Amino acid sequence: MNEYDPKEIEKKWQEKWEKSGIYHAKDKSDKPKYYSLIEFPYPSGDGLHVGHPRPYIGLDVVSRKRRMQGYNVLYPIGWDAFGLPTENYAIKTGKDPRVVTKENTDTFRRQIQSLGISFDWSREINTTDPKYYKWTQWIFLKFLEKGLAYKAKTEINWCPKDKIGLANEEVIDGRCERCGTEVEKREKEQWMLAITKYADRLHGDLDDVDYPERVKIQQKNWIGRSEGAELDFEIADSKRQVVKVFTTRPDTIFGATYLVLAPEHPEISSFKSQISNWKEVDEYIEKTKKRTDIERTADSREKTGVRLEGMIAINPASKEEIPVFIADYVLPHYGTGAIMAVPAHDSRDYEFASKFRLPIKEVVIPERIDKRNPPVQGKKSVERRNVHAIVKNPKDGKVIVLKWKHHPWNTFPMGGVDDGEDIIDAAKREVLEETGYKDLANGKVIGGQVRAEYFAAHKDENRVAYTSLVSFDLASEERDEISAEEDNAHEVLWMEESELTPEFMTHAEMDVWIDRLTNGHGAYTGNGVLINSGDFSELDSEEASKKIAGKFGKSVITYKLRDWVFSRQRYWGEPIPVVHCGQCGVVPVPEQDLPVLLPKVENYQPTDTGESPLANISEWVNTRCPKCEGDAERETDVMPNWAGSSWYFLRYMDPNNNKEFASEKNLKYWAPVDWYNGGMEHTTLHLLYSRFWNKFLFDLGLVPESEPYKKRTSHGLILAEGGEKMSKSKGNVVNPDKVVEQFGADTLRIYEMFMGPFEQAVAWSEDSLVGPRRFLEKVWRMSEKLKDSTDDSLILHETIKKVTEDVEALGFNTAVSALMILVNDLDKRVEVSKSEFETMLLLLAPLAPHITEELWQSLGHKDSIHFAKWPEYDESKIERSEAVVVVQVNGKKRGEFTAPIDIKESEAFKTAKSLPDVTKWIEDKEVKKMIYVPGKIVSIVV
RNA sequence: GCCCGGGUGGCGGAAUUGGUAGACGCAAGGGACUUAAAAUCCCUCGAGUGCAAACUUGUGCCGGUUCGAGUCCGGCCCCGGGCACCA
Repeated sequence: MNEYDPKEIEKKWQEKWEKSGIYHAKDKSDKPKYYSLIEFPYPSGDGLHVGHPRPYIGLDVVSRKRRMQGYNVLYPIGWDAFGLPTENYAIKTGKDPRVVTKENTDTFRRQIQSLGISFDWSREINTTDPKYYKWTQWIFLKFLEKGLAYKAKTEINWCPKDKIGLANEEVIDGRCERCGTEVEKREKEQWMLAITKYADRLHGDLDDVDYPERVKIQQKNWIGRSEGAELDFEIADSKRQVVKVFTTRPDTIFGATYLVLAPEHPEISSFKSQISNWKEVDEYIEKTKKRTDIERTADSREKTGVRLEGMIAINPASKEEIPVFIADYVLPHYGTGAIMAVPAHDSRDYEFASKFRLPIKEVVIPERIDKRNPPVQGKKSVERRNVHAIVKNPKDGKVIVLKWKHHPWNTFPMGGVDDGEDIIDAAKREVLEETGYKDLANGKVIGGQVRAEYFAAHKDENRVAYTSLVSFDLASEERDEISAEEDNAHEVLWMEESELTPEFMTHAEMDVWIDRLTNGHGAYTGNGVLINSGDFSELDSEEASKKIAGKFGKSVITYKLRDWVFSRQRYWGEPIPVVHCGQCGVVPVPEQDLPVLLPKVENYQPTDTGESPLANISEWVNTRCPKCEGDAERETDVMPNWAGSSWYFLRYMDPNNNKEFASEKNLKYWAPVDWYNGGMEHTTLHLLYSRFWNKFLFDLGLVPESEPYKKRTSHGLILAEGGEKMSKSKGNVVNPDKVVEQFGADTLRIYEMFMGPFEQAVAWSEDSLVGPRRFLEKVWRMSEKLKDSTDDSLILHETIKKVTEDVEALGFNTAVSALMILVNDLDKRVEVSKSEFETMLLLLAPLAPHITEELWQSLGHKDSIHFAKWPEYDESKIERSEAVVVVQVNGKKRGEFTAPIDIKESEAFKTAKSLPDVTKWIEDKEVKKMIYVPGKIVSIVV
């Protein structure tokens, strides 16, 4: 036999497969369908690098396995070819983007085809093909028709370098995702898509799909659903005008000591007449408008704002008159653009209130029930204000603890606070009475109160205590005599602060104290029990929230998600198919006139006014209104590059249809995508957008499934050798052509699957490529020592099981490992049974399609291995009759023995104890306990 | 700051209803074959002690639960990703 020469066989099979079209999916079949999908690439001018094929190979393995398991598989590919890099290249070189795109896709196609991926090339699509974007435009018109596409003057993120409006998703750390330039704000008329109308379903339906948990979490965070309430605050002297605020914590309403409106709040001007410092207010509003988002968040620690003098709101719950502010920490787009500020229970409001010296009113406090001294039933219950004093000696950092003599308690100096008494004075008094120390300095209340229930044994009563913590520094060690009674009750200890744990200290509040002492004690933002809240006092947060929301407003749900800015002032995108008519306004281009073709231009440079280069082509812009036949102008904005990718998975189902975007029949057959693999970076962009488009089309009855993708997985990036991202600028890109040339496509495929867990980023390693190559050579050579036999072995069945299961769970690396183990085992034999060898080839076929096809057909098979039946394992052959049982003494391995799998426990113990290596550890000791885990371990405790 | 991942030999990584840590591969060292080299095959390969049998130690750090912890619990540290004044 010849040497293994991948160059010769790989090309040969690739051509044969494509010529016979064996990977072309059938639109009609008796077989069950399976639709596997990878994210179609953007064909950049740099060509493919070794990171691109990782997901293609992964799902190729799955797709090939499915075909062998009897499925009619659709595994398509195409090009997401609209977009900025090509356009920027066109600007620089003056080359037509159509030509550039053609060149790039040709390169990508050639490269991908050299890897033997079983894509159905007959369904190849390209988003820049008018036959494709005709339908992208058509879907846009549907959005328009249903009122979900609308034009709005909005503040947009503007990239001054690319001269383009950016969606929120394209702004990374306040910078343009593509070029890194700081993003500015600009007002512009933009086409918008009302994705927020679908926010609830995009959020809720995630429960029904098989996505990785982290993807679901990320999407949910992005959508940012939160349940809360809109509460009405009346404005004094304003003819019953109200300001609506949004809050997730209606339970804190009694603590709302002021209101804050976003500077952009539309109603501010309607109060202009009653605001006495309007000039100052207006200046602040203007200043905010000019600030970019980065500026607004960069100095986010320092709160700014202006009081609206003369404007007074009424807290509907407490009836108190409270001031109103504008401040840029309140965002216009979220909730109602106005908040009730509760400084005691919101850290931002707390900061603002501290700076502007506004009242801080505590209305929710944590609650603890003392587990060690729980309230005793039947005893009387006394409610009181308590104070705990933490007295520190600055000299050594030690703190006073009282050790009680007649109870098992360790407490701080503590006691009740009399009505009207200052907390700090009360604490001082208690410290003096209980310890005699009288020279206390820097008295400070640490945070708010805690409600604690406990049994006070020394007074034989249950107590509900509202406790505050006060800290002091000991100014001098001067000390008075203490009463005999106090002296008899407890001992005074000085202890290290680190010793004051919740376990040691008796106070049920101790964990709260520790948290406040270590993490600061600004606002208490947790839930708890209400105080100072009129009829709602004593209720817990949850119940109070419902009741308060009902009484002073209504429950509402809000989202962080915002509508999608759908206009780009660019050239290389789908023209938005509408015209502007002086008579009729915005008029959609009639369906029969689609597609609106992208005209050729002289100059691809966007105009300085920020309009699309299309605006300069008057013969294209000037047109007739489809409605009134009068003069009209074409829309010159184009769609963002996520438009084409929002529905491409549907087009694959019927790629050549020129009557519909896809026929109902084909959609019904193929939808949904069974398995969609893509990058984590598309979680909040493409994945969300395409779910949105699909749901929209579903609502129109145009697609049969409300969720486009049944199952989603994500691949990890392939990094350069040093662990850095591969990029042209760093010069560390590895081109797959070189690898295929040197090692062959099968080796590249095996290596990419073997190099690490599929979902994790892994660094490329040139050295490691030889491992997979040696493995394939071993397989190749093995075909020379076959014997005609149908023997099979335990390890073969184990491998079938392992590979079958691992591929489903993305465990490609362990599947390859299992095959290597099998091949090593077979290789050691003098002769290999032909049937075992063939089974091994079948298991390897999805991973290394060329070499397996070559060997398979050289064994006399006429049909392709890739449609041969996937092997099944025999459970009975995997069951081992014997097991190696490990013996542990006190948890350490001391020996092992082989025994029948069903050995009795008593037998196992006997054998274990008789092993010489075990005996010596137990002979002079008493065996306290023996544990037998069947077939695995005997554990002896001495 | 918050939300997700992750931390295991020289390297990539195996190992989860808690049960022999380091599978498989790379690199390294030794040997066989060869005039020689490549290729191939065999052996060694976490650290430490020991002639050996064997023993000690070891999965980011500290503590806990358990006969037994990479795996579970509590408290940290570090790295990667996402969000970020979202009320």
